[in-house]
Amino acid sequence: MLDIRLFRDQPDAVREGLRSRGRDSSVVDEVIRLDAQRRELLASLEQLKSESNRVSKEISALKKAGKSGDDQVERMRQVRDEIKAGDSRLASLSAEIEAALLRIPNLPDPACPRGESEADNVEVRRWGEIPRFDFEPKAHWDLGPELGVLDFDVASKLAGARFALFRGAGAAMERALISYMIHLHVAHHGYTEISPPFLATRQAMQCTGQVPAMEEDMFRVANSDLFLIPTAEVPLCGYHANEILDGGQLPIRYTGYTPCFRAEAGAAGRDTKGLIRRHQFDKVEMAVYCKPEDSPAELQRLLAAAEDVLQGLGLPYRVMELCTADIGPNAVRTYDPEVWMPGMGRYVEISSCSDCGDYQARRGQVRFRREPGGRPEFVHLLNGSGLAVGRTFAAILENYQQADGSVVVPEALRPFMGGLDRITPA
RNA sequence: GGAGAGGUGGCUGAGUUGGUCGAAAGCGCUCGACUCGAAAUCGAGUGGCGGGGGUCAGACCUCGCCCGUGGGUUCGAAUCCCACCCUCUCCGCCA
Repeated sequence: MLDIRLFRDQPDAVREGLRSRGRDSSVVDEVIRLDAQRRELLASLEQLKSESNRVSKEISALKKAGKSGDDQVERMRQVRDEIKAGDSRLASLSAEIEAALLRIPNLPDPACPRGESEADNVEVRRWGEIPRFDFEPKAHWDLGPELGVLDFDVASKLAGARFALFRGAGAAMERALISYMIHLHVAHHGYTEISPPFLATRQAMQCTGQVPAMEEDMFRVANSDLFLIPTAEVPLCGYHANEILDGGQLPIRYTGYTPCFRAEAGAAGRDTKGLIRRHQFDKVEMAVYCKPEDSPAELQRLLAAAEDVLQGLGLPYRVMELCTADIGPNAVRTYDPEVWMPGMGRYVEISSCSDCGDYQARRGQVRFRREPGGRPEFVHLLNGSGLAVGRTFAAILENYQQADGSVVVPEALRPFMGGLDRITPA
């Protein structure tokens, strides 16, 4: 969330930030109004509490001296009731402010391209040769079942719509992709591998922003208060919640594989075929904790790690920088690598790398000290997919398909698949 | 799931006949003295959050809150009561 001080000191900057996202900025006035009320109430309450503390000591002294102190006790009864009433008003005011702040998105970085919609995203670069076929390339949702490596029918029998089942060499390749990606991040990019819980508390979900704003898109475990994580960002960024780190530890870079669960509540009818949009998919995620001044460079580093996976697999892609209207609520700046899908005939988002500034760190209270004994500051948090495994799987099928219906296994993946170099129809 | 023990400041750890306890002591850390330098020793300092004042910004001053979390009792709670969470040990169950 945003620092409440921003609303006091630079309300116009907040309004401008919200407008650049195409959001209504009237909440700003609401927050300012509530905050002023809260502070006024707080001041009078603290005065009461101060009196209460003072009189309490008087009573203590009187009792010790063997005197009654009945007048003071009577006065304290009144003060206590006033304090109780004030405290509960304060609590509800604070809750109101908190609720508002939790739903207000981050302010885009000045460097983030200004835009009205997805159409205003900016292409940063392209990499790789788009493969040319002397036959009509198929989409992965045809190729996969024909090869016997994907089965959507069985998946829907087992779990309903929007699930996938990987089979044989398909299952092996999915597993190999996870290993390959993690290996790359750990061995070449300085990440520490984490294998976290796949369920998370409301608190943890709130830290990274999935709750409350996107709660209807989350799966909830019926007999507990836990959520199925929609991304490993939740555990990786929640890892250091409520901690004060030593500046010397930074940057901290984590990577981890988890399945991701999303209700896709607002996506009815979209991407219904194939592996593009499922209720459950695998993803290797990266998260970085760093000092505020380092986050722009760390974002480039994060993006480079994601691109390295695509390059290692020989998949052609382009990098888009999202405009103010399209970046996620947490982000100040975002790059989306998009992979070319020959069968689908378009680029498809396969990663999203964001600098979230101190927005999530404030929600989760993740801080650090530059010097021992120094003032705690909020870290900057970044996260990015490296990569979405299901979509990578789809991209391999589509890019590496052959005229005979087989699919060549990218060389980099073969060591992770027992040397298998080609998937042929069973 | 059952039984028991416990959750105090960066760490260890005192503190339950409720009252100058935000909290002893030790360690760690910072600064200073001693030293050529270091160790040892000695001295001083050393939590977080929020409000107000102050400042260009700090420093600083002041008030309040925080002893797992949330309630309750009381003039007053780290200390008493209730609920919940977490950790440890044993038993049960189980991949």
